[in-house]
Amino acid sequence: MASPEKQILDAAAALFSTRGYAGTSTRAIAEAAGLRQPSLYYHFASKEEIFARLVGHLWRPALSYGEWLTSVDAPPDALLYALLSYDVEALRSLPWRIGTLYFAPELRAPEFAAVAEERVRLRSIYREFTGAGVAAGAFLIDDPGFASNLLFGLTEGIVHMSDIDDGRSPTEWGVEVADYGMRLLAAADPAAARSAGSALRELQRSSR
Amino acid sequence: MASPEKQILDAAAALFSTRGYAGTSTRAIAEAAGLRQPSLYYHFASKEEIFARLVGHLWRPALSYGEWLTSVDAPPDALLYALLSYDVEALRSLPWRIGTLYFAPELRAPEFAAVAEERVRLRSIYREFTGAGVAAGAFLIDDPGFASNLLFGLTEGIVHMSDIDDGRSPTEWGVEVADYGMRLLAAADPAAARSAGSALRELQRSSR
DNA sequence: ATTATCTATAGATCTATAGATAATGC
DNA sequence: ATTATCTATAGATCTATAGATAATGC
Repeated sequence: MASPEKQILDAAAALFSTRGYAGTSTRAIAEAAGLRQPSLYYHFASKEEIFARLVGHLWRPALSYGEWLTSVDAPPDALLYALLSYDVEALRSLPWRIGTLYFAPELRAPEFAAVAEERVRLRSIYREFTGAGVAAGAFLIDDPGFASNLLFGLTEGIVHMSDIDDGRSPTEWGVEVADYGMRLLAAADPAAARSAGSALRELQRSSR
Repeated sequence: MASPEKQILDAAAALFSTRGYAGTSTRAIAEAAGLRQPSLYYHFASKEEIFARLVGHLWRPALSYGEWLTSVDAPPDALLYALLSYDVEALRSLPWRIGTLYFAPELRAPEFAAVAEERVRLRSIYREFTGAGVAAGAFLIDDPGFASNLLFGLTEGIVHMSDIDDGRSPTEWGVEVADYGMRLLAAADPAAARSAGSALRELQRSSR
């Protein structure tokens, strides 16, 4: 039997991601968690705190990984491949349809400025790797800013495909989307990006 | 001076797309439109009717264009190029950040099944053109289903870039994104897709 | 008479707090 | 004594309706 906190967060994740934050009442959360509405407040100070627990670190894993990559000495196409595949794998691994909360209007409120800031930092790492790849001749496009926005949008769009279950594992989704990402950027040597990028993923896995 | 209906819809579009449907009160809409809350009900039967007016035909223009394209005799890469560029141009032309309502949880409610259905039909046209292109050797990828989902996600993701104003016009966005789409699909002859696709756009423009 | 607004308010929520109650652990 | 729940409810919304009022057009 899961702890009440866990059951509440689980119920809230399911409800927030299908009905939205404002469209979900604390009563609905409580009942889905098997409690009466006021009992929530023994575990959480407010409805917003429940939301914050769910979305407060949405971008954290990908951002941490991206920041680690910036310190790694490897070709930019490999770095971008690793980041893309990690990010997509993480998105496909989220419970419920929690990823759709990435786009909840409440996330743009000042209270969640720190979360939005992490998203911006992650996007800037996409931008950095794309720019470095273009400079190094690894990506044969001419507008790294525009292209990295598209790539970032492609990645975030994955959360809207949580209804698609084609049998691929999250890891396979990561590799597949990263391959398409290399095409989008007109990678000069996609096979090299893939093998070096996958090696980077393994490197970090074993160094933990 | 705009009509009250127009002012209400304008205010609602701005509010719904920044705060969400459930997060926007009829009072807030009315005050932004320069009326008292109950006066809304002289013009609209309910809050939901206001929402329906805004989102009821979100996918209609792109779907109509896509359906027209299916009857046109042209290479599949050109058809897909035309659809992509049209769709992106339309998204970049939406007022406010109204495109973010594409992802409003309320749109998944049974009342809006018809709207969701139009989205599914549009996605299936993307799928059809992608599959035909692969069969014809115009796209050098091997999983048209997966690729067309990514492509569709890329297009819809454009609505989350409405804060980006790089000086490009909606038409330029359309062309640019369609070019990247051809890369994503590993188009065998992107220049041909572009010129034939752009010609298709012109064809329809003049035939109206 | 019709049109378009207004004030007042009904009735249904919603979040959060107060304080009672039962079970557990010293 | 502490922990974790409950019932009851305060107080603030929210949507929608009732019915008054002023302006416009026959």
